Amino acid sequence: MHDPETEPKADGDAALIKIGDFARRAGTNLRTLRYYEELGLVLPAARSAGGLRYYRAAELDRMAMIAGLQRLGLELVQIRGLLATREPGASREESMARVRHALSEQGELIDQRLAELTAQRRRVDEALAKLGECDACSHHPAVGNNFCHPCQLDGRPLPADLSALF
Amino acid sequence: MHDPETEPKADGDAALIKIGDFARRAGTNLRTLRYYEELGLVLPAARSAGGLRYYRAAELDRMAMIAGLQRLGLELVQIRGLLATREPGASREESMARVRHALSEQGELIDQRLAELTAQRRRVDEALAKLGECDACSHHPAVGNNFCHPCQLDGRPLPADLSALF
DNA sequence: TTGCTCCTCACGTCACGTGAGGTGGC
DNA sequence: TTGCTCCTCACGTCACGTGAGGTGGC
Repeated sequence: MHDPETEPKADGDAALIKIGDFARRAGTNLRTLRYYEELGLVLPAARSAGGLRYYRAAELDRMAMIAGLQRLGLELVQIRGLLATREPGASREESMARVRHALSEQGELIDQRLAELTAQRRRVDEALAKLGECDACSHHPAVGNNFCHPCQLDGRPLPADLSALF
Repeated sequence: MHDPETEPKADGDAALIKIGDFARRAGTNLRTLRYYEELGLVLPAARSAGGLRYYRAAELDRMAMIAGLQRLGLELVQIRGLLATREPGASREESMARVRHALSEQGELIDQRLAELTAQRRRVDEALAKLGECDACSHHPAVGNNFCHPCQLDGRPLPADLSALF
């Protein structure tokens, strides 16, 4: 019935792991974890008498969420706000609502970024297609011919992105 | 025949603009432009006798490309490499090949990021769906019940992302 | 001359990177 | 005891932010 992986230890916590192991499993390093502790973003569950940090393995999910939100452009202090621990006096309903709010906010951020990236991807493809047409031409886009704007071949200009590369 | 917008000035350049105008149109600020100049990433086409920077409007495309590559996680020095000005002795074919290479590299970066974000979006949706099921339950996910892992309602655990929010 | 923009230092910040020098614990 | 991991300062870095104090140009 009991999974040894989640076997509680001492005061009901799941197994605690040291900072090096935690860092490796979170795909980060010691400095980052100490900085997150300084910010109050990810705290070790305990410290040994000698000062060693001991982390809950469950906090690895928190680390993954932080990394995801960071890639979306959020600052660590903002992330700390989104992942705020439950308010002391909050009801179950309030807590659930806060979590739901944080998740839908993250969903919206992802959607925005997806839209940006999709447009960017399309522009790159258009630029590559236009570059293919240039194979049939002998001009070299440069400042001198205003980056082939307009194109001597079909009158249509090079995409703006392309002129940035010359 | 001549478009006044692209009318050459003095030595064949299109109209030059001052740093403030350039910054506003590029969606950035003076400090960033001076820093890019220091790195050799974006150079003013000319300087006035008094020291004022004058930029080519065409460089706005370069600014847009830099911003796009930066959001993809590239450092400014890497971006400088991708956007390297043509080598002095390069043939038309070599230049074109370099541009094509830079663009396809950017395309691959975008595709990678799109895949990451799509997976992230799916996980957020799954978490929200699971949170909906929690409405029929009275438990509060917390350390005490190991973040409802396993869930008392259907045996399936909360998604990992969710436990990070408690 | 006034107002606005621009200039060059130069120090601050965010999220860490990178040693220096010392200690913990199997 | 040895080896590896961990500890706390503390300074460095990247990409700017933010004044201070002064000048350009319509």
